[in-house]
Amino acid sequence: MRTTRQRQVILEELRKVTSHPTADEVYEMVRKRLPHISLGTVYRNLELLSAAGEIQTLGLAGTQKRFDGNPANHYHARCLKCGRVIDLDLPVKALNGLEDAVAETSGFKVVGHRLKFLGLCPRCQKEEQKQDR
Amino acid sequence: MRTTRQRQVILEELRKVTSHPTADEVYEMVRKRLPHISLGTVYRNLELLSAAGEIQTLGLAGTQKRFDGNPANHYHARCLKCGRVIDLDLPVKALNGLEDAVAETSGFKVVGHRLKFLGLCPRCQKEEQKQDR
DNA sequence: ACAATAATAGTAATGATTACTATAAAGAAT
DNA sequence: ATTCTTTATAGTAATCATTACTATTATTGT
Repeated sequence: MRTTRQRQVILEELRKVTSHPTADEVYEMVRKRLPHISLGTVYRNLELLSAAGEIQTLGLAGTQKRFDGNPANHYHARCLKCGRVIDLDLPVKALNGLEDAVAETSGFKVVGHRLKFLGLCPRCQKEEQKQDR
Repeated sequence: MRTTRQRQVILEELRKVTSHPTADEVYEMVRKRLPHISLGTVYRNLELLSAAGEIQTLGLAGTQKRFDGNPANHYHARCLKCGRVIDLDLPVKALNGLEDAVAETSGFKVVGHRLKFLGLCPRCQKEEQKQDR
């Protein structure tokens, strides 16, 4: 994988934020620095960077994928209403033990795991209350 | 939500299998019993059944969503190579305690969680070995 | 049985993602 | 540093899963 300006900037911008942007949101972020970059380049690099373990692809919900500049294992909470995804600060250790158990019982060669919590974010909880009145 | 023949059959067929089919796979399954059903009906009902808690929608990976006829909380393993998803028989209890912790630290009103393991299924492990020779 | 209304089949439209191709840039070899 | 080989890019077209639309049909409460 060669080091191109486009790839560098995509990775830099993604590492700057914790907002788990979609591909077109990354495109907008990057376009401020590289106005001529094409959307296809963004998609291709997000895929390559993900395959290389530099970022994470979140196959969460909705129609669009989201991308996470933090490749380390960490967990997420997704709001069922607005789709927003936030990072959680939970110890990963507890789950690592389970990987071995899964490998044994399933025959899978386990390379990692993903854990997410679903619910309503604080903002959307307030919206719900308004509607109840 | 009315009880229509189409909705019944979709739910029945989905409950029969543990293969986590995609929408078009469900369509093919159901079409054997209801040859005139339309794909749009399948999509709409999968969404409604999921919203009603009768089935689960798995926003795993790849381009297509997968559906699980088992609405109870249970965990999955997905093969990174062939995309196959299998059910795991793991105790859910260990994770339930974490939901409260997440709610406290994040402010989310947590309603559930999803845990999946990633790796290579037994079949694809064999394929890898063939290629190594 | 009738009326009100939700659901369906069939089709068209949408929208995220991928594929294609000529040109440009990166890294290796000279 | 210059040339060469190959990968990556921009711009555009194509794909494909999903959603929206509409006239007709089926369900359910009265």
